[in-house]
Amino acid sequence: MVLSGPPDRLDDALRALAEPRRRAILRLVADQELPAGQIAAAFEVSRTAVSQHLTVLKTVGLLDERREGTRRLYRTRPEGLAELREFLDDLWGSALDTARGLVEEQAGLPAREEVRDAG
Amino acid sequence: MVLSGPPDRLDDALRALAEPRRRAILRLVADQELPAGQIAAAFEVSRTAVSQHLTVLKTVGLLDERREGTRRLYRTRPEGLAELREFLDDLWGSALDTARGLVEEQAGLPAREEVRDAG
DNA sequence: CAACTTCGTCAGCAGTGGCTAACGTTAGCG
DNA sequence: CGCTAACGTTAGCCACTGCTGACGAAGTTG
Repeated sequence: MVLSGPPDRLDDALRALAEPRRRAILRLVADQELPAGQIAAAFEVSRTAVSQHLTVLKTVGLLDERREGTRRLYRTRPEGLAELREFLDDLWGSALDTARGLVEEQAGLPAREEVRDAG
Repeated sequence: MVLSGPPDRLDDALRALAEPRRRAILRLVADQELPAGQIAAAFEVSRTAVSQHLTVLKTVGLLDERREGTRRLYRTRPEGLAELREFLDDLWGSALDTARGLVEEQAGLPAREEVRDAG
């Protein structure tokens, strides 16, 4: 299927971050703005591969590009992580509530033998 | 190449979350504990597919499984998101600092440069 | 203009991963 | 015991994607 539904920012960001090399790139240019060539030099894959990663990251809004002559300077764009944080916080909150609910339920019921991890 | 590096919790969690269906499952059982069959019924793919997703989520620590007779009850396990949050917060912080730095630089400082290798 | 630098894009290949159908496993019931 | 319910597991198919090498585009210099 080549069908691609409506553009989903969260899905895009998550898919982009699922690739270890892309996370490394994001970390690299989170502290410093760098030209594509220097970013590529930091890894052991071809410049082409890094360029494709940069394209992906830029497309999904996780990277900012600025041109200077023939060079293209990149730096990570924190706003792109907003929705992802929202998703995580939401999931986190709900899951914690559910966990609390189960604990209370367990506390009020007659002996329910079970070893639940304490994390 | 079948090279598999050391188990990386962050990578595992991120790869698991990159799949839309798995995120939907996590959301579904974030609010309430549910048996596999009921989770599968909530989607239009086969029970097999959902079962595989459940296995993945459980393996990477994002899901908690509890057996009751022939049934298996699942619920989202928020602790599994800890490292992911850490990663995001770290990246977010660094990127924001860099953004601030660039603004200051633009306000009057000469250009910056250098930086080589990266992790 | 040509030559060179910096970088993106295209084609094709190989590995990954989600999916279905068929089968195996475990628990409860009569 | 057989029978059923509720699951997980396996084999294989097919789309997706990260990779390399070749090529093209754009900007700078002489």
